Amino acid sequence: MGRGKIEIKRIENSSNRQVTYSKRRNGMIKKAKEISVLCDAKVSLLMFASSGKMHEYCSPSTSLEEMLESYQKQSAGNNRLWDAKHETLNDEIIRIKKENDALQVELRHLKGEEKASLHHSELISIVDALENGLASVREKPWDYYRMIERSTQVLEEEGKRLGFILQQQQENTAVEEEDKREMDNAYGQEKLSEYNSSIPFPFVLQPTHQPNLEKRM
Amino acid sequence: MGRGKIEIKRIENSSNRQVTYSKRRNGMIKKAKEISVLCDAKVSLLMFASSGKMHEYCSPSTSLEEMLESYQKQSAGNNRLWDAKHETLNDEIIRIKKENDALQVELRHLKGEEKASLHHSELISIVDALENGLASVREKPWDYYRMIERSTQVLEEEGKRLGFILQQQQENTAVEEEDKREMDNAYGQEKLSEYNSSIPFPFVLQPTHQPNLEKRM
DNA sequence: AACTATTTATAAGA
DNA sequence: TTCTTATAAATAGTT
Repeated sequence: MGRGKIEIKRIENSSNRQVTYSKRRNGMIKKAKEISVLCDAKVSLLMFASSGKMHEYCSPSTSLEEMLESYQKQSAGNNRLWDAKHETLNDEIIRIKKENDALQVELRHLKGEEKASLHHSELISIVDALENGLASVREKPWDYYRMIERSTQVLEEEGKRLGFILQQQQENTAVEEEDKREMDNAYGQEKLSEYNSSIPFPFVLQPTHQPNLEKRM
Repeated sequence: MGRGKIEIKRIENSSNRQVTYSKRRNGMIKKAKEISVLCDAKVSLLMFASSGKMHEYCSPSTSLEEMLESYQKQSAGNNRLWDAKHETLNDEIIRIKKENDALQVELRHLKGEEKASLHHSELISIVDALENGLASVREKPWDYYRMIERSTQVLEEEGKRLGFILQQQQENTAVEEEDKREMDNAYGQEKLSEYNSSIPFPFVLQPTHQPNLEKRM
């Protein structure tokens, strides 16, 4: 109905589309008002333009809420619009909370907390993850040397510590049993010595020097 | 539009009213379909005849539920379509989702993904976190030797890689500029050599042997 | 449910 | 946007 006939398909020209939307929207709202009056009907009309802008009409004799109540009564019984929505939201919350908990646990494990609750196989996985993380972070070239520097320090300290532990263990073999209360202390020397007493020191680490690279980073 | 003009007021003759309702209802649903297609709009149309009989139309690209959600978002606040509990649940979901996103980001960083988005200072924090994690995990005595063994392997590989890179770099100093495309590859050799060309190999790692400790673990 | 004279909506242009 | 107007579309009253 206009100067020319149009096909019912999306109007590609954006401003034409908007003009048409505006005209036809007004037309529909007018029709809704008319049918409400003429036929004593209740009409709710909700429209969203592609821009997202909303327009609505509702017969004066009712309200959207009231119509939605009637709607869910008439919509094939089992379709409980509100209860269903409630349930959906509840399920979503439960799902997200579980996901959240899992993430928190994983984070705590990676950060080295909560070791007591871990099984041996889980520990191995975490060690893998941490090593992968370190390796991956090392790929940033400007941290490469820094990483090696720090790893060297860490390993060196471990070497010293292990040497110390082995020495201590050889001196104190006789009193091992008395120290069981301290088995889970920071370095775990006692537990270590319980089953590793015959293992030789496994490597020699010889850093030649630690160049100060800060000015290059 | 018809044989005669009509006033817009309730049609008193019941069967005329019903006929008009039926005709105009079909007209409105047709218009709703047309505007949906022509203007890429979303339309929901709910109608009740005075008899109570319901008819509805909803654009195929959406659903009544979805439109109602949009409705309550756009209806300037005071329009409480949803009850308080409903809104509370929705807020809860939004809150938990944000928390969740933050956790995921932190995890990805610790696992070494998404390095490109990190600043240098953030990287240092992550390196610290990872090292703390490793140190902490090492406190489990029964993984102590295994950790040292693996750390040794990792460091040894890095030493080899660095030696190789330095060798390559010395051989290929002249063609560095041609390789910029590969700057971000897995080991970052090219980028490394761009600014580290004069740094000496910082340490020598000499594992004496790698005892097989599996049977003891 | 059809038909059709008329009114109404609206496409295109200003 | 709004107005104009030729034309398409909807529909009131009729069959």
